[in-house]
Formats: sequence, structure tokens, C-alpha cells
Amino acid sequence: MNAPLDSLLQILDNNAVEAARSVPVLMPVALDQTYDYLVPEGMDAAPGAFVLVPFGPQTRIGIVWDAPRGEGKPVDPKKLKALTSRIDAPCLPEISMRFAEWVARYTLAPLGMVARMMMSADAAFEPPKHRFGVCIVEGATPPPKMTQARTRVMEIAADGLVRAKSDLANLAGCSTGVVDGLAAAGMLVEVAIPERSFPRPLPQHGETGFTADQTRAVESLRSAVDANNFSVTLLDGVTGSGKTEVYFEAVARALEAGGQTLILLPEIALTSQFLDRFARRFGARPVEWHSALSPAERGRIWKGVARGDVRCVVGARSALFLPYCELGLIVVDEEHDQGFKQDDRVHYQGRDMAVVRGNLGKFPVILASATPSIESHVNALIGRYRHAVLPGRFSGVEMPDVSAIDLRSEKLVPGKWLAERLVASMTETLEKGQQTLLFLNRRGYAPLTLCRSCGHRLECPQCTAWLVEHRFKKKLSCHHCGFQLSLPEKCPKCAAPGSLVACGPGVERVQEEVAERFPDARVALLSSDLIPGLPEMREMIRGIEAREFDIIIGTQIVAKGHNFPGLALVGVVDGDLGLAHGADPRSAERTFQLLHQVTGRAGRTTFVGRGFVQTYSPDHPVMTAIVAGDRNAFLNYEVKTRQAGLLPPYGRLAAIIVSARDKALTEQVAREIARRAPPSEMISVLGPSEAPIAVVRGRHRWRLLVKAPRDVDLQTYLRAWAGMIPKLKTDVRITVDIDPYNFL
DNA sequence: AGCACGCCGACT
DNA sequence: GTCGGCGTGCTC
Repeated sequence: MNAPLDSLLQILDNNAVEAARSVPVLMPVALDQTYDYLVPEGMDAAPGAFVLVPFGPQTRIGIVWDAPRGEGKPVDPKKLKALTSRIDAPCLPEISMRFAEWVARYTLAPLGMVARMMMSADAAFEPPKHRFGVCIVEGATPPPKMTQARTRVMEIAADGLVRAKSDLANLAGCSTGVVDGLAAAGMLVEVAIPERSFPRPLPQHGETGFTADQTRAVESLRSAVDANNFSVTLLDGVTGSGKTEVYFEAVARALEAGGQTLILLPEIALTSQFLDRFARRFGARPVEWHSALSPAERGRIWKGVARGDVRCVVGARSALFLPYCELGLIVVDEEHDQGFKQDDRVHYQGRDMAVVRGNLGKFPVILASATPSIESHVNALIGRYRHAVLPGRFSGVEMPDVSAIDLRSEKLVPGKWLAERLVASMTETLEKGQQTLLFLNRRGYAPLTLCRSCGHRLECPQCTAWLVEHRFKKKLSCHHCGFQLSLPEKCPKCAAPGSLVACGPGVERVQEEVAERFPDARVALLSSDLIPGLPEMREMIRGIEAREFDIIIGTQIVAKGHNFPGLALVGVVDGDLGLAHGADPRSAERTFQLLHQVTGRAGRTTFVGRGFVQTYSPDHPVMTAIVAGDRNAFLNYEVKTRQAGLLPPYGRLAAIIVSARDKALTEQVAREIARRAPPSEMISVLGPSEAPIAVVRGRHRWRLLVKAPRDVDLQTYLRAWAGMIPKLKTDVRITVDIDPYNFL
């Protein structure tokens, strides 16, 4: 073949390729494969680009992927559809694609669903909506009718600033109609309000002094950042040890090095207190990312992160899936918190995925906690993670002095829930003008209502659960599906009037007892169902800090992240709650963490606090460790338990949940699935068995638990298993939960 | 996931 | 006779 002909053929060939160029596109739906599309002449469809494509009967946004994924059947190239248009949004970074693939592979979720999580900011893909405002026109002739309202508006606008019409109207105390009128008269002109930029956190802004212990930890974290490589450090420090300020130094270092940083918090811990501390250190509030943001804010932040305008994000677990272009550090604060586990759509553990993200991005990850998860504790113990320890409380404050109240000997008065010793201590605390916290992790008035005459228990019609009485709302409600019923006058079964009795305590009932025993005390009741939203919650917290209350009664929501300086006494109403669940390998850990956190609320700054835990099992390792203030005693006990049971982190778990509306069908399918489990010497399949809460929202549920040693590729096994399952009948749903945290 | 097409029951 | 329930199949 001669050279000129050869090059001519090559040109023709290139042209042919050029004319028919196609790209794989991933759609944000429950599909595990990419689809190929033709790229119209002149359209830039680089990998990571967001594109509008015809997809079946609809037109939707997809992502140009950099390689085809999944087993798509070969499709006739002539039948390919073309991309409709390119979306004006920053590209998804390559590392986000790799991360999405990793998460999908690990969680067994369709890749498209992981992509959907990464795109959960619709406004980022829509044309930017410019907000319009008005400002004064210099030297305009006033209209003949200068009313009072118009004059007020003009007085405020006289400073020449651009304001939204509604803001200006509010300031002037009139309606927007007045503003519109002035604009029509040429006194005000409409101008686009420029997009707000993101305040830059300044690494050197609020540098503070540290104790020797803290300095050691700071140096350790800084060296991890300086190494400019993947590592995981467990930052292990009791509440009040200055953990936050210590990891802020790592954040500062990473910012200085030009990296973006992410601080992950459990949703509940995203308090204004935390944001204020950040602002004090870095001179600017961080960008927040959580479920309560407005759609416009989400879009703005998503783009800001992709463009690198946002340097530090403080967010809930979903912040992990933002399109960081230069992420250089992740801190997972309260790393033990179960709130990092997502249990719908894509089942993932945010803390673990943060570690994965660090590994992919070759940067350090810091896991911070006062009560580390067993998983992280073991990883630090065996040297897989680095370990930075903050031994003492920052201000020299002692840990509270905790005692158990053995309810077997110190019996409760029937119908009362507070032991006399706790009440006596509350009286003392009240007299000193200090605050008491009563903790009970149970919303409502009573967890069970039954009929005195026929013994009927009021259950949810669509779940296997008791209806919880909420006395304030005068309702019985199901905490699993939200079903509600007005409190009936007579038994629904035997119709005996006035025979229904409340059994057991909820926070509302504790409040009733407190009101009776301490009629003059100012009482705050904190329960998620009684607080409408975040602003109200923040207001309650502020009120408690300002000592506007003497006794605080609360559920889980008081356990986390707040600092109540006046709190001297903590009473745990039911320490055993949560220990009962036999199937859940983390129930002891969770109970220990909760009790440790809640008792740790007492006496943080000026005095030694006291704590009482009411329990029927004072000899349980959780209780003895809490009372002795010996965290290591609990950790050692729990590590041995996990080791012996081949439970995480010594083993891997996956749950398979089969659900359907028909009870028999659910069981039948679950058994069929179990029968088809590929035989394995290493992997054991437990069950199926009916879920502890067998029916939720009218769906019956059966569970299988798959257990494997740590070094076994559980995902590959499960995928092979899935291939053995025959096609499902309608209405039967199977979900796989890798690393399950919820065993109900 | 989301949409259309399909086939069966209670209404204008 | 139609409106509408949701079971089924498909998306380059």
C-alpha cells in the first residue's frame, strides 16, 4: 500500500468516525447501564458533560460517561438517537464518576441511582434564574402623585443599594405594588442582582492556642494533610476535649494547600453553634449542605462546588456526593453516629464511603468521635488507621459522676417513672439554680395502650407495631408509617367505655410527673414530633443555654452536639431501652454511645456533674462501663463479642429483605431465595425469618442475613446469587442492604 | 425510575 | 359504550 493512499484512507476513516461519533450516557434512573447517543456536529459532549437526551418516551438529563458501563445488548448503530442538547452546567469530575462506580458496585445499587444522588440539585441544570432587584434612578423627576408610601420607599432607596422588590416593600412597610408603581414612573430601575459569591474561609483567621495534648493531635493531623496522600486518622477525644478546634487545624492546612474540604456531620448536629465556631476560626460561615436547603440554594452550591468557588462544605451525608473538583480532606465528625447510614434508595454508610472517597482522591480522612464506633476503634487498634487521642477535657472539667439506680431494689411507685433518689437529686439541683436533663428515648405519652376489660392492645392496622399515645395532639400514632387515630373513648374491640389504659412512659408522661413533683420548675420538652423545624429547635436550644428552663426532658435529639453550661444533673429514665434487640449486633454499642453522650452533658464547665441511670440490668457490661466511666472496658467487651460472632468489623454482613402485600407470598419468595443461595464454605446465610416488625405500611417483610469473613468479596457472591433468582412476581420487592444498621 | 401500552371493573 | 385501575415491558 503506498503512502498517499494510506493517508487518504485514514482521513476518510477519521471522517466516518467523526460523522458517527457516539458517546455513552448514564441516566439518573434505576438502571445499571449506559446508553449510546450520537453527538451532533459541533456539540461538545466531553465525558462528565450533562446532556439532554431522548430517553424512551421522555427527554431527560443524563451524564456523558467516559466508557460504556453494564451489559447493554449490541444495538444497531443506525438506530442510535442523537443528544438533544448540552446542559449549561459544570462537568461531573472524573473522580466523581469513579466514586459513583465504586459506590454502585459496593452497595449493589444501579449506577444510575448513584448518579441521581450526585445530581440532587435540579436547579444546577436549569438556566440560571437571575433575581431582579430595584435601585434608585438618580435625578429622575418625581411623579405627580408622591404618596406617603412612595416617599418612604424612596427614602429607603436613597442609599442607592440594589434590593429585591419584596425587601424594599417590607422595609417601607408597604406592598410591592408601590415599588412597581415607582418603577413604572421611572423612579426606580430594575437590575439583575449579581449572584452572591461564596465567602472564603481564611485558614489564618482565628488561630488559637492549644494545650500540650491538643498540640500533639494537631501536629498529627497536620502531618496527615502534609503527606498529601490517602490516610485515615481516628481523632478520639471525649466531649469537651476541643476535638472540633483540633480538626479545624487540619481543615486550615488543607485549605492552605489549595484543597477543598468537607466536614460531614450527622444531620442533627448541623447546629448554628457549630457554624458559629467555624466562623470564629475561619472568619466566614461555611457552606451548609443538608435536606432543608431551598432548591435554588442547592443549585447554587452544587455549581459552586463544581467550579471550585466553594472551598469548605459542612454537610450531612449527602454532601459526600457533591461534584468536588479538588477535594483534599474529609472530616467525619461524630463518626460513630448511625445517621451516616442511608437506608433508602442507595444503602450506604456515609462514614465508610468518605474513606473510599479519600482513597480514590489520595487525600486524608479524619474520623472524629468521643465514642468511636467499634469498626473504627478496631481499625485504629490494628494500625489500619492512625490514631490521635485527646485524653482530657479541655477546661479541666471532670467527667460526671454516674451512678446506676437498680430498679429491682429501688422500686418505682406504680404509675411513676422517676426513682426517689433521682427526684431527691433533682430537688437539690433545682435549689442550687442548676439545670436537670431527663433523657428518655421515647416520643409521646405512652408506647402502649390496652383495654383493661378485654386486654386488647391498640395496634397499627398496617404495621406490626403498637400505637403510641401522643397526649398533646390527642392522637394515637404509629411511628413506622405515620398512621394516626383520634384517642378513642371506648375499646375498639369490646366497646367497654373508659377502659383504655396507657402503659409505660414516653417523654410526655415524664413531663406530667415532673409537673406534679416540681410545680414551680420551668420545664422544656424536646421531642422531634413537638418541634416543627430547625429554627424552633435552635430557639429551644438557645433558651436552655440562657437558663430559661430548669428541667429539660428530651428524646435523642438532646443527646447530640449541644453544650448546656448550666446542666448539672442528667437522669436516664430507661437505660435498658435499646438493649433488647437481640438480632442487632450494634445494640450494645448504640446504647453505650447514647448513655455516654447523654450523661456527658452534665457539668461541662464550672462544676462536676452527676448522672443517674435507671436500669433493671445494672450488671450489663454497658451499665458497668457507664457507671465506672470506663470506655475501654466497654470497648474491650464489645470487641470480644464481635470477634467471637464474626460480626463487623471482623465479618461482613448483608441483609436481604423480601416484602410484598401478601403474607404467604412473601414467605414463599424468601424461602425460594434462600434455597437458591450458591453454596459456599465461607459464607453463611441465616434465615429467612419474619422481620421483627413484620408488617410496615401494609407490606409483609421477611429477612435473610448473609455473613462472610472480612476478606471475602460479598458483593460478587450476592451478584451471582441474584443471577439465580427467577423473575419476580409483581408486588414482590427485594432489597439488599450491605452493612445493615437497621435490623427491624 | 418513569412512562406507555395493555387488559379488566364501575360509571357518565 | 368510556374512564381508570395497575400489571408488564422498555429505555441507546
